Amino acid sequence: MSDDLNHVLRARRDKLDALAARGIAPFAYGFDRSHHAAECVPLLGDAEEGAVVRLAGRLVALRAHGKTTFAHLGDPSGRVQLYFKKDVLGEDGWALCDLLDLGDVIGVQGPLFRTRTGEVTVRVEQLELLAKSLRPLPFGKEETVDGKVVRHSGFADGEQRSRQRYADLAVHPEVRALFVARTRMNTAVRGFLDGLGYLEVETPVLQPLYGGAAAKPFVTHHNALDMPLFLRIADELYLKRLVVGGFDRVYEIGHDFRNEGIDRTHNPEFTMLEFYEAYADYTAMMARVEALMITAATAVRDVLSAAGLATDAPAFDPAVLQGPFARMEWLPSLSSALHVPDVTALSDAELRAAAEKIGVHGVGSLSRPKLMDELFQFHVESKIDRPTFVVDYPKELSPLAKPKRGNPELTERFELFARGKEMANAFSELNDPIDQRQRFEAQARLKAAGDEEASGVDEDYLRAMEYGMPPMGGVGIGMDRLFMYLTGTAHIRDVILFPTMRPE
RNA sequence: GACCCGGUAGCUCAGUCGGUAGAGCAUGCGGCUUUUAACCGCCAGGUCGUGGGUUCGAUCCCCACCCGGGUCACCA
Repeated sequence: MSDDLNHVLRARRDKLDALAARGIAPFAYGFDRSHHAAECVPLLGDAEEGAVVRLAGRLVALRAHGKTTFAHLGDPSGRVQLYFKKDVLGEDGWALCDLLDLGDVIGVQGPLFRTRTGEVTVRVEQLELLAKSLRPLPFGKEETVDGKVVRHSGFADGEQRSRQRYADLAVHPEVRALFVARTRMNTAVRGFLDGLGYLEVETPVLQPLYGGAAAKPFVTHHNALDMPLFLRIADELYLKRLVVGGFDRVYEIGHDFRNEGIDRTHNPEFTMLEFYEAYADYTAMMARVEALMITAATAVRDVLSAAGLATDAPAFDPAVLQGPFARMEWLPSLSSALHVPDVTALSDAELRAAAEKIGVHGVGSLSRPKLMDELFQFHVESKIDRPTFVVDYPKELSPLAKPKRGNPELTERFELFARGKEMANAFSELNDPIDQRQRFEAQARLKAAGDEEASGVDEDYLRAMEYGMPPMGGVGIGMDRLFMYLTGTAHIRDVILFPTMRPE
């Protein structure tokens, strides 16, 4: 295997030697471009011969014909055909052309013209090698059938595509477009929040206490302070401290870290958006979420449409995202799914039996709210397809949310579900430090009893709240999952440039 | 963690009902001055995931392990 690879690599190294013998530097310092590939077609227009252009990019197709060679040059804008002819290039230029490989980065200069088959092409008069490719990229062959690009024998191994994202991107323009769409989505969301007067901030990734969610943390150690530090599992508690400080509307987009399993919807580090707005309650935040979803979908659709990647994903169907989204109350929807008048009237034994029936383990050690949550996830959440707000969760499941007006056993909390997955989680944020301390202490008891995901008491956060925390609404949105939903992507690793993987 | 599927040439895959393997593309050489999955000819390239077992003989059968994918479980 390695022998053969060496054989392939050897051939490219030999070309380096041949280039050196001709005094050609294989790795350049720069190149002045006049245009991008996609500009060539409009630039030539209906003419047969056109202006001289200077383009740079990667050789993505190469067809040698003796004393002429056809190739395609790819750059971020697209691709354009190149025509090399010995007579035009001269002895030295042709010698270099002869040593080109698929994957080389080159710069060319020459006039545009139209070939016999009508394709807009650069007649290369000057050729510069900008970076010799010493390792073959796994290009597939492409043909166009009925206007659609069909790729043969390409780079298909999902694991290798994730590991070598640089190669995946280099040979798959549609993957580049997908990640451009992801960045545009973030940009659009920032614009949306900025436009509402939100301030983007940066809070600590390394935290002496972790909180704001239920998850196992990554633990590290600071040498100089000789103390443990945790990678954050959520931004929540720091952002709300800032609202105490007088920043009425704040948000952060950053990575959270959870030391749990990896599967198609979980990566140990993932991108979280959290935003907090003083004097708003959770109903106001629902409207924010609806508008944000439309903003994000529009940005994604614009990029993918321009790249010719129109799909049937939600981003392309405004009707799916047209608000207001459906509302569903937690307790009544669970009662309805279980075909009982009132789930809270069921005995502990009946709840445990129902949970056991759907395969929940260790039902004996779970509290009533936890049992109901299991039932809810199985019977309700997983069946929600169109975007739907589930509202008013039990208090025990929501230690940072305010009690619901009129029913203190519930909290003013909503989660947004779509296609069976959680997209957002939000509350009317608890701002009563006395109540918050009791909730923390209840969590601490769970933690002491062995619940690894329960939080402890965060005294500094309580101190901040005691200074007076304005009422506020807060929302957390998993950006990876939002983007997966909008693009119809099945695996989180396909929306993360460098997903966490076992070392090779 | 359980179960199912897979790991063969650089890439995409086929195959051997057990006798140490093939194709296309890519690479190398030769030919070709408007091609586009270019084409034509030739050459080379693999200890068939790892370790053990059965066997005269294993890439194929058995066991274990490693890696990947899927389903389920877990995951406020």
